[in-house]
Amino acid sequence: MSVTIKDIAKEANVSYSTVSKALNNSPLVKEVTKQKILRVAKEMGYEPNLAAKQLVRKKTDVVGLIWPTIERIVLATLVTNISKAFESTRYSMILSVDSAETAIETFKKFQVDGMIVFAESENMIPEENIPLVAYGVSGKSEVTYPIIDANHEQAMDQAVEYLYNLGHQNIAYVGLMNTDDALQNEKVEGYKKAMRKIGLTDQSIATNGLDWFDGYLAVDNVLHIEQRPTAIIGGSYDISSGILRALQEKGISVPEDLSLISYDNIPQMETTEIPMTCIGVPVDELAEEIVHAIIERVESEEINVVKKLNPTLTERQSAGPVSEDVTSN
Amino acid sequence: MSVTIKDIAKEANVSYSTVSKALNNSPLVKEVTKQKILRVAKEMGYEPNLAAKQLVRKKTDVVGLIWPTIERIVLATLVTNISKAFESTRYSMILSVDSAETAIETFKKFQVDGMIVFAESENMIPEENIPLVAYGVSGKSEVTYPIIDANHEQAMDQAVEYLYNLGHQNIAYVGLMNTDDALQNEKVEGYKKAMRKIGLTDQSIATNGLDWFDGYLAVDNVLHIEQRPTAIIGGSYDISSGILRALQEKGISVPEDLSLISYDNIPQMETTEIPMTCIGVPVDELAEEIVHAIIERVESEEINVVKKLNPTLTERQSAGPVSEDVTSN
DNA sequence: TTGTACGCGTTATCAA
DNA sequence: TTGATAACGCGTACAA
Repeated sequence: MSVTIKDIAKEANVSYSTVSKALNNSPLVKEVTKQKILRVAKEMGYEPNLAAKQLVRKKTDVVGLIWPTIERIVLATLVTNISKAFESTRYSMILSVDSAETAIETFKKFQVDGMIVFAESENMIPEENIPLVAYGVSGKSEVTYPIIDANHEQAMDQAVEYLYNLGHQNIAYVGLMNTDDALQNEKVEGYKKAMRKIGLTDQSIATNGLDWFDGYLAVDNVLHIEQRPTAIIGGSYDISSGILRALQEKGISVPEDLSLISYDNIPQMETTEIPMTCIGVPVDELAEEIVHAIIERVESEEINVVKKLNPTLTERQSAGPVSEDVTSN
Repeated sequence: MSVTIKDIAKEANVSYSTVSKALNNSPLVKEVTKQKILRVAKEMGYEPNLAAKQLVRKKTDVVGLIWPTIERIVLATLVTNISKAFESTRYSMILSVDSAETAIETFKKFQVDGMIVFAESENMIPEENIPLVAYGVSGKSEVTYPIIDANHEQAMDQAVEYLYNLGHQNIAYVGLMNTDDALQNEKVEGYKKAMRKIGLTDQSIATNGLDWFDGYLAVDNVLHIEQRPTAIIGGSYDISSGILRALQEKGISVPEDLSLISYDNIPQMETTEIPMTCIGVPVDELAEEIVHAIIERVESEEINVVKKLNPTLTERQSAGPVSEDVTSN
């Protein structure tokens, strides 16, 4: 059987309520005794019993994360980062890969203090009175829970401007569009708006999906645009990877012949065939914000409805100044 | 505040200990009262308090799954399936995407009854006395916990034989080899052994990694083997996807010009460019076995050390009879 | 500053 | 067949 505060009390010659106070760093116990108790506790290998604590505290210090679609790598990275971000807090995170419905079932059993959901699982049960924070859906106007979102428009603006300052005039965007995926739509719209603002013409190319292969296939279309682009903005990590691959195969040098900026800002951008310059809110930052938001929400009933995060452009090797002789092609 | 058994007791005019019995389907309570209590409980929206239960039962009915490497799609699918498999049991699963070390930390806090680990995280702390089941490492001989593994050798045997019966004599294997990844090595060895048995010559091609791109690149090497293969066995889903892509680009028809069988048996094989014939233990089956094993382990201290699962060959469209005129190339 | 005693929601043991 | 009641490990008023 594992050691309890009573065992510690006996060992330290104090009552167990004193032990409890000491363990919780209460000011109601003399420093000397506190130290002594802490030492004894460590010696005996004491581990607090969560269940007992929870029973009296009515709080678990646990938040649940629903992650029903395991596929996309960017989300995987985000989840890992969120998990890591929780480590420096008093909270633990449990992860569910089930449907929102059964996930919530589980979370209720564990009596989580709050939960994080991704945009995709909007078929969540909002009637639940569990504090909630969502990532990636700023579309709806009438929401009752905080939403963390990246400022996609600003991201596109930065990317376009960055390329423009490098001398690029023909900038294509490759990504999924015209679906009911609000996030993807925001990206294209942001791109179009940014182009319009500077006075450049829209050169967006739609993909069929979000996989690398979709990016791979789109390159042919890009190269057949009348005013051949000297730069491409890829709509996601996977898509950009596919684009990069296709360019390599066609013998088009990046960034000499053609520049590429990828959406999403994750460490993996560093390790593609050619390290990719990218735009987006850095995942670690994103994770911090999400974790912060749910804790805030749990601890103080406040609802700061929508928070738009500012993206960062991370310079690497896939984007450079436009080359003079590229039009000869 | 949520409703407790005491609330139910009051409402149903019985003592709360009777309610407890009824809720646990004890035979010590008359059927009529049981039904009544169950009805009242449902009406009041009763949800049992796990913490309280756990406090007295010394058991959580929760098992933890350590999943430190989120990337590989096959594992993602397996995790999802394991999660699903738990739904039909009395157990819940919690998932950790942290390092084995911090994952175990968390699991201890939650006081899980057992845990599942994947081969990769062999830096786990075996000194813990938490029941453990591992997936995918049958290499080591002296283990103290159950191991679930696929019979890789038999899988390769089946694949080779299947192709051989289709008339193929030159069968290449494309996969990672000569690393310290025991699982990958077992696959190649299985292939070689199977080829030797039938009297065919080894045509294995090593990749640099396990990504689709590694498979993609390997195809060139395959096509330059002296006795040009009429069939390829891809070492994993990702690798095979890359192979398939490369073949398409080169205008090589599958399966008319060249047959392809992929290792791993997951539903996604159905939705590749050309539905892939594959070999391996079906994930759902694998998941069931793993879940069964850990529960067994938790409930009856027994340790049935290693369990090798038999693979299944699932026929789809990527493999067919050898064509006569292929040697003309 | 420390100790006593009660309660959190359940299960389990014993009496009734 | 049912009902009291004692744990389970901990936090916390309240008393000392």
